[in-house]
Amino acid sequence: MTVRTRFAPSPTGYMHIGGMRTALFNWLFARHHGGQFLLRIDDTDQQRNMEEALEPILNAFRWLGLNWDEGPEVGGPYAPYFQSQRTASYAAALGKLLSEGTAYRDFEPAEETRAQKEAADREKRQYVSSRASVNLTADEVKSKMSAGEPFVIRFLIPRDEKVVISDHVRGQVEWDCSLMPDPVIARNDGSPLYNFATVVDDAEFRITHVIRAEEHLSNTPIQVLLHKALGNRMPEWAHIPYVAAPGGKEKLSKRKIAAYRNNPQFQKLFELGDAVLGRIGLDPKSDSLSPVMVEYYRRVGFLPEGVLNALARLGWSLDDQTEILSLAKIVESFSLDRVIRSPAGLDPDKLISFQSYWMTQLPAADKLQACLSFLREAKLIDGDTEDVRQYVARVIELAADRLRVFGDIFQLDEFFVDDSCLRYDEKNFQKRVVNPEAAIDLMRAVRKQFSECDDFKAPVLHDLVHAFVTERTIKAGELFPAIRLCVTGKAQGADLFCTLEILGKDRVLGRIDRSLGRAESARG
RNA sequence: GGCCCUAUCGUCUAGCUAGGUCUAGGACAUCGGAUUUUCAUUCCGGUAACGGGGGUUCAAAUCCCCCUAGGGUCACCA
Repeated sequence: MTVRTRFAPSPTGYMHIGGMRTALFNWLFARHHGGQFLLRIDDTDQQRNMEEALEPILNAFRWLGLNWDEGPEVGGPYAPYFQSQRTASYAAALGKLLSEGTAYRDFEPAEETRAQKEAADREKRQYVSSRASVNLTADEVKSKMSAGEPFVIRFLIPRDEKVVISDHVRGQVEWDCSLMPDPVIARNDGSPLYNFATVVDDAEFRITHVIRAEEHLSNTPIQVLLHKALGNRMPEWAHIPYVAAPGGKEKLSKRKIAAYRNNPQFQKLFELGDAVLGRIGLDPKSDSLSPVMVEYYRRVGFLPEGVLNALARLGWSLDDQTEILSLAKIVESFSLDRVIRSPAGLDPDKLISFQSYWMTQLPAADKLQACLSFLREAKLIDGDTEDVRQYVARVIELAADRLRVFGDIFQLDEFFVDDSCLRYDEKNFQKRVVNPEAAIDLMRAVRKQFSECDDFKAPVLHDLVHAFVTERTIKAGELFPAIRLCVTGKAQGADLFCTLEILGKDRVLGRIDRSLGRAESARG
């Protein structure tokens, strides 16, 4: 029997990074076993704009390269894959349960049910359903229905049973049914609720392994019972730990972003966004895009390889050594029994470290392509001429491993802004250009040498500046930072002479002039 | 609170199923040192963990029990 797994997102308008990890494990398990991975849209409770809410989720899968064999857009033998379009299946299953007496129409008013629950809580006893409606005769049910009395459909829990599952991650887990209230499986209008729709669909889609986050563990006994009542073939279960917030054990949640900003472990991720998102016209402080979402990583300039590697290593490991894994390698070696049982906090440091590694592995041409689109989006370049491409390629080469994510290209904005728009690190400009007595005269002398240099190349400039330093018997430390500050506005950066070469003589001279002007007026 | 789950360096984890070779391994982070005109990289080195208490055993991170702590879930959401 071929393995079939599924991921069943509800269309919420964004893809949660933890959900992505769950989806990844499903995808990996299916691919490892040569089976199928499908996407089902759990939209039983959605009134919102479907397309708008689904697209970001599909995009996340596409970006990471996790294809689905059946589901939205690709269809499949068990179509449709939207729960909102599968009402006939639910109606049929409902009819079966009702006629066999394993489900019943519950006419008890909601307030009454709630009151019973509260009373049970108060008296510290376990609440179970009153089942007042179970004893209604067929005629009574009929007359109540025709009188328009509201009801819900509940599944009749077999109270004398125990449910035992053998979970691929957790081993044997069991529940005592006598403690379980009868769950509502459908509303008045016949629309199904999660636990019921999931069971019907998992069976119809021939899902063999239900791999989902641990928070669903408590839903499992109900689903097992439902499968049994429906006469389904039981899927196997694997409850993987959820993804926790960095450094903690609490479930990563979109609603807690404000608090995460103050989480020191989370800081690095927010810093990336703060540095990058504003450049491409997105509000870095807006909660509509945060490190909880897959989209965030794409926009900041992560590589699918980096994110995938980090996600795969969250709660799963190959052995005691291997950290760097390509998707192909993960597919090859993935297994459920190497999934850890306790929740794993997202590890920003490690994520960035994986990302940096995969960035170094990326072919120059791909790096260029991506940086071009980031720069264009930030309006730091326009056009796509060969000149622009070559120029950007040189900057990327210079940046070398400073480029961890594509957004880091913005840290080298001195290569792209107009001389007049160059921004200065004021504190260091003061310290190295304005304050030192000799700095301005030194810079003037260097400027003169630069202007007389006909071969404005890094090695030439290197020799030139070193000769200058030796001749004047000054320390490199007196001059180098001043040159850098004057030309780039920054206190540190990539190789100084290559920087000068790429900028070119004209811009270098122009920027020195401008900087010297600033320095003089600062001295008063 | 009920039910359920979990517990190894700061973090992600290996080791636990078949107890000894674990004076507990790796990675990230961190701290030193070397390289570098700065930053980054790279290379060396260091600090750092079996939650507690009982058992079982010649021997326990590994098996059993209790405690403690953390977490998930308790919807006519998914």
